Amino acid sequence: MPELPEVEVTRLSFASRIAGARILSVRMGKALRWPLGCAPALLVGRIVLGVRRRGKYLLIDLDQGLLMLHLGMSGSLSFVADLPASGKHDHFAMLTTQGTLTLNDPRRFGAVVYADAQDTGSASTLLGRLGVEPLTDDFDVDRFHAGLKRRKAAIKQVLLAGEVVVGVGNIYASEALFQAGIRPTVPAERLSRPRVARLHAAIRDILGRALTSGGSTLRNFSSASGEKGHFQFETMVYARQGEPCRVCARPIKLLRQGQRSTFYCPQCQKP
DNA sequence: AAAAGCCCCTGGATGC
DNA sequence: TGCATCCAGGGGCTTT
Repeated sequence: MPELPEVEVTRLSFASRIAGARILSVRMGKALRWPLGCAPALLVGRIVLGVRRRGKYLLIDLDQGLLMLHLGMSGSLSFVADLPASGKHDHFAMLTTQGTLTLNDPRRFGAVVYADAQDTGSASTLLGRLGVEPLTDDFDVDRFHAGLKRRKAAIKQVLLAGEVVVGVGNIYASEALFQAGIRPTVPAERLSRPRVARLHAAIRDILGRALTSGGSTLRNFSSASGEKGHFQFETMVYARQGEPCRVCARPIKLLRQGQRSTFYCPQCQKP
């Protein structure tokens, strides 16, 4: 579910409200992707300093150590002041002096992992291979071009892998490639610099607009304050196979790349 | 080293 | 109404 815009929307919806809170209790439900990495009781009494984002991970900084959260495919957070009843798929809940943070995740591909401050292990394992943040100045055309030059795989899959640039998932990869006029199957190394520049601009534009729209809500995504996204109504190609391209009216095509669906316009996107 | 496949899990939509 | 099949915003791990 959540790509960079959804994760960032989530962060913005509770970061300031939880900052400064003291953890009162932690409740675990069914197993997520990985074990928490410490006894839940160890977190009690710690203070939440703030919430950062790295790629699709949320990093909750504590006065001692940090929690790394991932929403997987179906996860969403809520942060409410009153004590919420536990729902069927609430697999992590953290009661604090300022509210309760709950991870609801039906498919349980998500994760909550504790890392000690000096623990270079789990943090670097999870975050170590991540590419550049697309909405920062570090993401420039030169660096992007250099990164793509080293990849022979299809550009769509290079984007999804997140080792060159992070945060671009299945929806926004298709959308950005459409906006840049690039066929998803083009080997990354073969993209000319002007095309890379167009893709660079398209990624920033799409992610920025999705952020402004509160992300995309396909099934049940909502921010930690319960707001649904509405970017799904603005997609040019995603989930529109067989429907007319909004630019040229040719039917949008669907193909599978690495067990994921890719959507593109055969007319507007050149090989 | 990089690329391609496999798998984790639940639920909703679709087809018979 | 029931059951079988396929598909879904991700990504780590194993195999080529």
